[in-house]
Amino acid sequence: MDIALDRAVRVFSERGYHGTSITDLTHVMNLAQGSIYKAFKDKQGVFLAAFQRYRSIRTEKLRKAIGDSGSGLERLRRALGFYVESAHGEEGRQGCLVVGSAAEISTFDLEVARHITTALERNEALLTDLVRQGQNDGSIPSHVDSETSARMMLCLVQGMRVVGKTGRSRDDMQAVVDIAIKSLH
Amino acid sequence: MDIALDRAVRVFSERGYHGTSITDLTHVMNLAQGSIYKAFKDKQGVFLAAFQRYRSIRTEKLRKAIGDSGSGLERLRRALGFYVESAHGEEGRQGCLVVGSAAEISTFDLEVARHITTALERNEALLTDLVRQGQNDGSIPSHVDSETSARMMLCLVQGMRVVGKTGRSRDDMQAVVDIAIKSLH
DNA sequence: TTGAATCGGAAACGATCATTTCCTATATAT
DNA sequence: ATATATAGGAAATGATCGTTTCCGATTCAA
Repeated sequence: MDIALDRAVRVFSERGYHGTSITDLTHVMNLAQGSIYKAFKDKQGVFLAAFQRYRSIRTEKLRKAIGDSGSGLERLRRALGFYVESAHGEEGRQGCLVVGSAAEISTFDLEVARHITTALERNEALLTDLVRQGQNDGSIPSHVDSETSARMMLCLVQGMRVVGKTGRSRDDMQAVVDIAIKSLH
Repeated sequence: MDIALDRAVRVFSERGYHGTSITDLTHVMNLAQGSIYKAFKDKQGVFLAAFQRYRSIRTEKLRKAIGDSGSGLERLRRALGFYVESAHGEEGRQGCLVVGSAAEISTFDLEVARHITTALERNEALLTDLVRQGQNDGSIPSHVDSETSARMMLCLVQGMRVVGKTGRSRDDMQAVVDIAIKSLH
């Protein structure tokens, strides 16, 4: 079932919620319509399950990319590098499910909207933590406003996912991130 | 007709292309379905007309915000300030038609996709010009990579429009932009 | 005055949508 | 061996979609 959900993640990321039909989902998930409704209740149920799965996989991968070693600045750099990897090539064009969902947020009910908002807030909180860790270990100056810097990084990586939809190179994205890191000095 | 198109821009920005039906368009544009089809050929025609109008209005407003006076850095600052104004409050939640369209880009034909890609490229070119003007008049150091900095600003402002959909304050957004400006030193 | 052209829009059309119903096959329990 | 439960999915359903057709009102020209 996880494989089916992963494919649902992919098609929702590519096409958005409204641009994806149940027929599209049956094709990518290799399930009939009746089976989808038995497993997920309705289309929004599939979407929410895909969204949660996307969130948990991405968080796990991000934590692995950040690692345990190194200074806060190095770990922030690795976090941003993780986003660079996602923002170019095939994965870049596929897009980010959170960004795509935020673009359509006004069409969802409050429950779904809250999931989307929470996802962004959690990303921001994680980035804030990294900046603070850097300030604690001296790799990031303490005069830096950790919340604003984290918010800047959040906007930047979300924007990289938008621009990545139209095709950009890995080097271009990495250079962008390098400048952003410099702003912390 | 321009008023009708402005309203089409708004509903497409809020809901995306696929989240907006012809019935939605008839309501906001105060035109019957038959009239819409006489004026625009089809739904995609309405969308493209709205997209062009959005682009031309935004470019005009941005140029006015940038102005003619001041250093390149000041004009870049005003450009980013323009985006700050768009990224919070009611307009922030409405979203950006270019960002929303980029999120759904895989569902469009090549003609529409090219319009979207071109819009991002033109934004980037404008920002690159501003950075270069700053380097020419000495307000931005010449060691700064103008293309990468501009690309960073592009990603940042697109990301601000994504995050702005979930509601952010003007001050928060302004602070983000202030840090980005600092990265040019 | 009359007929034709134009305009705006109501209604219809065929297709696709999300969802439900019902059928067949398989597995399990007695 | 038989009956019941479960699983997967084909087909149907009612609603909505994007688009087309056609109608009535108004305007204009002869």
